[in-house]
Amino acid sequence: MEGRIDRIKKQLHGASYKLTPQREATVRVLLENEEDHLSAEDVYLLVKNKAPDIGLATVYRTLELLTELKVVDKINFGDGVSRYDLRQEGAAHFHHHLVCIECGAVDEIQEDLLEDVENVVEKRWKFQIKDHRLTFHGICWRCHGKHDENESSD
Amino acid sequence: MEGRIDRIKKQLHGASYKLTPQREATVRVLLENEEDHLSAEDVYLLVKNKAPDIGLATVYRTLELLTELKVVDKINFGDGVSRYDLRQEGAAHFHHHLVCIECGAVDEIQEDLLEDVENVVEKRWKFQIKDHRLTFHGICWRCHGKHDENESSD
DNA sequence: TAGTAGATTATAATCATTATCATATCAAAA
DNA sequence: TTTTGATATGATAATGATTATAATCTACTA
Repeated sequence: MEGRIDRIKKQLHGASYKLTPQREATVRVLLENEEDHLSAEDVYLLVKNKAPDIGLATVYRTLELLTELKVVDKINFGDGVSRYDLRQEGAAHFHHHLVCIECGAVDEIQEDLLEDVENVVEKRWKFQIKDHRLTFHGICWRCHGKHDENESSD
Repeated sequence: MEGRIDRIKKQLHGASYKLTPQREATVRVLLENEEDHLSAEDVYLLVKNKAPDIGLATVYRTLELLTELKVVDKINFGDGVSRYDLRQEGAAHFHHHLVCIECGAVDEIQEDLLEDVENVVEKRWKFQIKDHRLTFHGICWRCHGKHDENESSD
């Protein structure tokens, strides 16, 4: 993890920004919750444990900065909030998501899978692809069996 | 167009809703601007021409209703607003989008292109896909040549 | 014609995000 | 060590999209 923070620090320096204590605390929260898809509010609450005096605005600013540097990706699943997802180091493209419409779980797909599709799109639509967002909505493996056993869960 | 409205009317009735004048005016605006990706506010302003007394809340409710009936799809390109996109009649899946990061244009891809990818995802992740969202960010054909001719446009 | 359920309108409330501004930090210069 | 200047921060106000509320309206039906 320290190595990863070091590299992010270098990225910041490269763009003439500093890794302030608040920014470092924010980055650490993101690294420690890499599996999750945290909203700005979520991040804020978690960072407060490390740096109780941090302000919400600083968290927003830091997340925006990290988005700009492509350290994180800002995503939106259609609930009213933006979520921030750490980009895999060295990943050329953004990863995909599986959103379960039953339980709300969000799983990630790190594989690209879109190479062929992108080739078609680039040629046929003359569109130079820089990034992509792919989300599948459906029923996850955890919910498949549930219907009989446990119909009314909440 | 009338046929299309008739079919939407039947869909509403099927779910015990009525096609009120306000709802019809809203649907007509969507049909007349099928190419665009209107926000609720955009729709509201356009509907006002047909039905000057309509309220913004009604437009929101109608768009929500149409989303529920899968007549439109609610999409989000990362600017702060939801946009509403008429679904192609008979389309099994939602179409894809090309968002140009230079000029902001949004083009649509009606072809599915994802069949193979979806088969892989369904099998490998045991995820039963109900719908998908795919957006490419990049540079559209209109902007490709512009760089030399017209560097400082705004 | 009165009753009833659903729709609509205007407006207030909510909630995420952004802007503002005074203060704080920190490195470099004097 | 003090000063300076640029950047970052924190508290809070402002903004803007969306949703909730409450009173009114509109078809229908008895």
